[in-house]
Amino acid sequence: MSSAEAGWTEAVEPGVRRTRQRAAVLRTFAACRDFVSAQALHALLTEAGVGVGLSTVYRALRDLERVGCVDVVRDQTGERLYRQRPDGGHRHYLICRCCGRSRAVDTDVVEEWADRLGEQTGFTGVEHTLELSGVCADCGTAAEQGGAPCREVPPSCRST
Amino acid sequence: MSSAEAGWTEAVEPGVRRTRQRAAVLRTFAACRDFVSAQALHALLTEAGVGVGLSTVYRALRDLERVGCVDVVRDQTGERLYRQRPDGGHRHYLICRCCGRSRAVDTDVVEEWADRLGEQTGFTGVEHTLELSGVCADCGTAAEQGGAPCREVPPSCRST
DNA sequence: TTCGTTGCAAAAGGTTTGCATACCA
DNA sequence: TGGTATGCAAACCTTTTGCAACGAA
Repeated sequence: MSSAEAGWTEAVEPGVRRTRQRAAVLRTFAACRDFVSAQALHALLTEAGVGVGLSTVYRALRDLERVGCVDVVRDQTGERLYRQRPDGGHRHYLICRCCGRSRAVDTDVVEEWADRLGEQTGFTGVEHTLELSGVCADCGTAAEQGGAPCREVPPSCRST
Repeated sequence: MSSAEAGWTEAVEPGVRRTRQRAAVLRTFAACRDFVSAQALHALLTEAGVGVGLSTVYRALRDLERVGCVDVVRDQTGERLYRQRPDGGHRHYLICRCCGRSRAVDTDVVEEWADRLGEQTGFTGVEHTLELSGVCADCGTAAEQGGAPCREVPPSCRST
């Protein structure tokens, strides 16, 4: 069971109901191991022949976010991208500007630094958002060779 | 001369014209030493009796951003906030979630870490966005005393 | 006179919400 | 049966754009 599903079935308040739509959203989201937007997730579901409304997708993602099962970033256009969070707390990702693939990076240095920040500044409840982007090795190589390296959707999401 | 004005008058391509509206936007923005949204800046201008269109404000801020004279962050709602950049390259800020005031923080540790990230991952052109928020000492104290600490607009912006 | 700039209104794009309907428990 | 979830459409917000009029150089 993925952490997304675990979060949904366990950490959720009483009174929630299991429906065909939520299950489909969760399944598709779980199969998508990289960042996806709500719009893209909805497109994937539609493509797969699952009739789910866009607002339902938004609502499901919002609920997951509340439970703390997803990491959220904003892309350059301000669109929110969701990714299921690996067990063990929040992570930061290095996202390829070209193909959209992401990889979690070790941010212990930054975490420790951020923790100390409160003491130094007198601020309480310090939170941080860190977004990293670059061009991955594959895309960099492809670009050098004059190819068309950019994909719209991360590969991990296309096979749902 | 503030860095914002310097950027505008010096670093700008030939062919740009000085107009009453741009001057007003720049002056008000320069007087605002903290993050402001385009909407808020427009409101300040209107309040001050300067008739400037909203699109003009957006265009002016976009130009400043191009020239590299401003730091931009997104607030929780996704709205873009602009702040004139102190001389010496990009900075990161710790913003009070309560009153909106921000202070630049020393991020050398993070900068160095981010620089090394490229080598470790094979990514090129690594860029980072770091947003920090917390509750400042003033607001924390006010909250303890049961006051109403939260202001809509940072103090530095209210006196324009 | 030239052509960059302005301002209005409309468009665009993502996200949220209202409300009647569907359906889980 | 009661009440939550859904889905559609409309509302919302911020930001961008089209275009005619304006005005700096």
